[in-house]
Parts: sequence; C-alpha cells; structure tokens
Amino acid sequence: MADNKIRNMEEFAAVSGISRPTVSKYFNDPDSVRRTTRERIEKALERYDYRPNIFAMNQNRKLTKNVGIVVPYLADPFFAEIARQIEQRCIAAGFRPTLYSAHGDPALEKDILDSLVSLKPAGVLLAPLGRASDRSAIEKFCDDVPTVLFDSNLDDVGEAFVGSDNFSFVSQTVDYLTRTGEPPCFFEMRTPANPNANKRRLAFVEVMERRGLEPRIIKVEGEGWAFEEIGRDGALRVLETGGFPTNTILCSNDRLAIGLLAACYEKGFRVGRAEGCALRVASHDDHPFSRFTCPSLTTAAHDYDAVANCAFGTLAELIEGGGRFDTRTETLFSARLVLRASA
Amino acid sequence: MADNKIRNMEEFAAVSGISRPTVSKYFNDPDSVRRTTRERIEKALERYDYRPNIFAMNQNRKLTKNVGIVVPYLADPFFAEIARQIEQRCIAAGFRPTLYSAHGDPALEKDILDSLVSLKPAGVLLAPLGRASDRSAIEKFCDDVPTVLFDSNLDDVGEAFVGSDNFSFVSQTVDYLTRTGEPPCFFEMRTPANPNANKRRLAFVEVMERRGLEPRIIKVEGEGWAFEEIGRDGALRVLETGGFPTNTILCSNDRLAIGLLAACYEKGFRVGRAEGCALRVASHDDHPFSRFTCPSLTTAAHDYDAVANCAFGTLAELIEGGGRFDTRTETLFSARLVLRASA
DNA sequence: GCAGAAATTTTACGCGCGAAAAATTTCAGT
DNA sequence: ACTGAAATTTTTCGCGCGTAAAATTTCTGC
Repeated sequence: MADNKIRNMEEFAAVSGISRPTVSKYFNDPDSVRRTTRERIEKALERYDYRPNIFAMNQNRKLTKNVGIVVPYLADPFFAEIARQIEQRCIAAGFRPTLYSAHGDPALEKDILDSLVSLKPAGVLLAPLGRASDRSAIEKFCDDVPTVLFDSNLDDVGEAFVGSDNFSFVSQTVDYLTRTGEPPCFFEMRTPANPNANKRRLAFVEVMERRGLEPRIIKVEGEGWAFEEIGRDGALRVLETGGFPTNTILCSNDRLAIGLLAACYEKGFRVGRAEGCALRVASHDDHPFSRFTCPSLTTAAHDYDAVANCAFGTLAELIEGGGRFDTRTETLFSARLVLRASA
Repeated sequence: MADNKIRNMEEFAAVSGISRPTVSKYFNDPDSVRRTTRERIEKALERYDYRPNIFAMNQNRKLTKNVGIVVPYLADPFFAEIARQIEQRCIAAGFRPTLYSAHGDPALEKDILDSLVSLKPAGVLLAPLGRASDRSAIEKFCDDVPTVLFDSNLDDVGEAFVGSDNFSFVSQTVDYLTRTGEPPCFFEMRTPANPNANKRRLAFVEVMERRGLEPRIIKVEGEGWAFEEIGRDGALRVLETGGFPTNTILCSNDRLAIGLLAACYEKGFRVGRAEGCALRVASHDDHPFSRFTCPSLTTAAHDYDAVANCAFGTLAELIEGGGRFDTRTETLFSARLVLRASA
C-alpha cells in the first residue's frame, strides 16, 4: 500500500471519493451502505490503510462495542480457560473484549466495575467473587451496564445467569462412587467463597440422604483462593489425626483435590481404584490440570464450550434487546462424568 | 452526595467555581494547580461525584495513561501470576493496565498489537510468543509504541528486556543434582516455542561439559502450549522404550516436568530423593503448581516479584524519558533453587 | 419512460475535552 | 505600596467522529 498517511476520516473520505458521514456509516455497519459504495470504500481501504480513531468513535456513540469480562481469579486456569473461550466469541462477533481479574480481592472487584462503567461497555460478563463481593456495588453496576453473570450466581443480580447445575455435578459423582465402592465423604472448605461450593454441599447431603446414606462432611480451614494449599494442609491434618471416615473422598472442587492428592502422596496413601489403593478421590470441575495429577483425577466436567457459548450468546441477546430482559433467566449446564485413575 | 447529575467538565467547573481548563489541569495532575484551587475542586468532588469522560480525554491527549500487558498464554499460571503482579504495579502508579493473551496464536498476537496501537498506550509490556511470533510485526509495533519485552527476548526488539538469567537457572539445578547424585539428562521439547528453552539447553551443555560430563538430551515431540501433555506423552514413550539414560532428569520447565511426573506415576516409577525411588526429577520456573505435584517439584524459581517490579519500573522509566532509551538494556534475574521432594 | 417511495448521501451541528496563547493573579524584593 | 517575574487561570481553538435532518439519488411498479 502506498500509505500516504491518512490522518482522519475526512481525508480518507476524500481519497475514496465519498462523503465523511457515509464512511462513518460504513465503519459502524458495512451493510448499511450501498454495495457500490462499500466496494469503493474497501478498495480505498486496501490502498491507504486507515483506521478510525477509537476514542473519537466511542465518545459520541451511545453504545460502544466494548465488552467487559470480569473473573474473580485469573491465576486459576479454570477461569483462564473459560475467559479465553468467551473472549474469542466476543471477537468473532465483532466486539472488543477486555479481560479483568479481581485477583480474589473484593475491593479490586469494585474498582474494576467502577472503571468499567466509564468505558460505556455494550455489556459485561461477570463472574463475581461470590460471598466476598460487595453486593450493593454490583447491583448498582448492573443498573448502569447490561450484565450477565456467569459461574457464580448472586440472586436477582444482573439480567441473567449462566452456570453449572451443581446438583448434576454432585449426583453423578456420588452415583458413580457409591455404585463402584464405598460411599464418599465430602471434602470442602469451611467457609467457601464461592456459592457453587454451598450448592454442592447441599446437593451432596440430599443425594446421600435419598440413598439412605449418612452424608459425612469434612470441613477444612482456610481463607482466600489458594485452594490447593488449603486442601493439602487440611488433608494432612485429617490424615495425621485419624484419617477420613471412609476410603472414598469427594472433593468440592478439583483444586482442593489437587491439594488433597499431594497430601495423600506425602503421607504414602496410595490413591486410585486399582488394587492396593487406600483411598479413592473424585472431584468436580475438570480443571485443566486434573488430567496430570497423580493419579489423574476422576471428576465431573464442565462443558466449557457450552458455558462460554451460552454466556456470550445471552449477553449478545441482551445487547440486541436494549440491555434489559423481561425476566431474569438462569441457565444451568449439566456435568459430564470423566473417569480417570483416582476413583 | 447530593448527586445533582453533572454532565461534563464544564458543569463541574461551574459548580466548583473554577474555569473548565483549570479543572482539566487538575485531573491530569492534581499538583499542577494551586493548593487552594485543588482544595476547592476536591471539596466539590465530594459533593457531586463527577468523572471525566475517558474517551474525550484520550482523544486529544498525546499520551494516554493506558498500559498494555501482553502475554503469550494466560492459561499458564506462570503468566497469570506475573501478569497479576505487573498489573498491580501499574495501578499503583496511576496507569490503566489492560491485559491481553495471545493464547498461543501468532495471528492473535499480531491482532492484539494492531488494536493496541489505536489505544495509544503510554507503553506496553510484551512477553512475545517467541519463535512463532511475527517478528516484523512486533518490530513495527515497537516503532510506534514504547515497549519493554519481558520473559522472552527477541534480539534488538523493543527498548529493553527484562527476564531470567537462564544460565543461572540451569547451573544451579545441575550443580545441585550432580553434587547429590547421578548427573542429570535434559528433558525438553524438540522444537520449543520459547527462546528461554534454547538458552537452557545451551546452558545445560556448557555446564555439563565444564564438568567433563556428557550432556545427554532427551527431545520429545509436540507443538503448541500444551506442555504437560507433551511432557507426559513424551515421557511415556521414553519409559516404554528403554527408559532414561540416567536416574536423574532435569526438565526444561516445570510444565513439562508435571507431565513427566504424571507419566512416571502411571508407569509406577517412584520419583524423589528418598530411599526406594527410581528417578530424580528437577526443573525450572517454580510454577505455581509445582508445590503440589506428586512428589513436590525441586526447581529453580523465578523471583516473580523482582521481575514484575523491574519490568514495570523499566517501562515507567521509558515513559518518563519520552519513549526511547539511548541503549537497549537487558536485565536478567538469577534463579533461587527450591528444594522439594522430587530431587 | 415516469411518478413516487425508498434508500442513500450530504449538510450542519455538537460531543467533552486537551493545549497553546493570552490574561490575570500571586509573591518576593525593595 | 510598587515593580517585575513566576505561577496560575482563562480565552480560544480544534481534535475526530456520531447523528439528526435535509437533499439527493436509486429503485419500483405501471
């Protein structure tokens, strides 16, 4: 391209022989101009590579093409993976996604939402911290910005929720474990940050009671998002003080399970369904690393693809519809049981 | 606050009894206005919560307060962690960081840089994909935007580089391993994407030869960023076809090691420095999960804190200095050996 | 080939703010 | 109190683009 520097849309309109506002229309929606006009613009575009000033665009536009993606803790590969999937769908649909992590900090989550407002995003996909979140701050944010919650639900906050059917997760793992061996006990944090954890515990109790089995729950101490460490420390303490009440342990999530497996390994307890194993361990989430634990982890998997698809699809629909839904929908995806070596 | 809605800086200037441009100066640098003026503005700010329109600000400003952070693969907790640290330093210094991941895709990396240009960032911290990167695209980008490379160096690209002294990493691990047992062989990908991998191999060869030992290298097949899988598959193949040439394996990085440990576990090879172990395994990076592998991984650790600090500090300096350094500096940090159970 | 409607383009204006130049105020030294 | 320079504030202009309304072109049906 003979890139005679184009400074602005005015100049670009001149060299392409079209008026500036028409060029503006083209950039907002190429299909809104006549085919012949579009072709002339695109031909000029090849010769002069010009791009509209993004700040000037967004200044006057009522609605930008920005989409915010907010996750509670990006160093967790689970969120990294789901964020990646959502990001790519945004791009494919012509939006400009921006990714934020609250890094486990409620104050930072609030700051992110604050600065997100001034970006006038067309919509936001928010996975809240959960219990620690400043609920009223999030509510206020959702009043200003069309928001779809995902992963972690807050009742009546946001225009919709897309997440997991925790009951399906737990019932499948419990089902499998009781069918193939001793019924499991449940291993979790005492004060989980994430509402999914509470739903999983409740599901565990319900499923076990339905079967006439006693739902035994092991709660370990620990705050924050260092789940592996909490799981390991907690499991070490249990193993050192009498051990688990059954030979089968169902962890609330994979990251706790990774910590628990580390503890078992340290203490010399062989984990798995094979001969000579002392314990069986299963879990939930299908964390990206759970294929590489020792032993590999039997777990109930999220359908990352479907969740990302639905979350973005719901947001797109919301944006189309002007930012409000008549009724708040909650879409829950079932788990897929993944059998590996640990149980 | 009696938030009588303030629409713009004009109105806010009116209610605070100051002229608009003075208010503008205040927002660009509160110390640039007289103390009495500043106090009047800040008093008004409490009553009327107003925030300047970020798009209008950036449209006319020659330099924004935006900082781009680009990493090759965010689902890798190593990058998630380093990005987190850098992010927080940006915020503390009054910048607006935005995080991007190339997700292992050179085309996406190029797209990110492209769209980053139009954000007129004050500076960018870029960890390139490495070998796969479109070097000329990155070079062109660095001409337009003050850029500091980190983690992964590209010769003569960007104004500075901050990374790791790979020789220090490898010499420490080799040193330790040879001192405490059989000399290691080196386990790596045949065609590593990251230049650090090449430097580590070269360092391994050099260190071994200095000791008069034969540098034996095991190369495994595989492309992309699924290092754990590549490590496991490669190790399985080795273990099934004669095994490793020594009982001590030094992995190029922790993620490969995680895969290798999974393979060893599957095949029943006990890893560690304790009695009865068949293999010792060590590695480099101190990946956030390497404390929770089975056994926990002996590794050469990055000083995440120092690297993040230096990378951002260098960028801040670069921005202060107008976006150019006289000479391109390369700052390398040494490793800290972390002894755990695997070797 | 023509009238009228529909689609498209052009005219005209304003968005909210940054920044240089001009005007004013402040302050030290006398 | 007075002068002059420095610090600060105000005047003025323009950035690059969106958008409603007006003007024009294109298209449809006869």
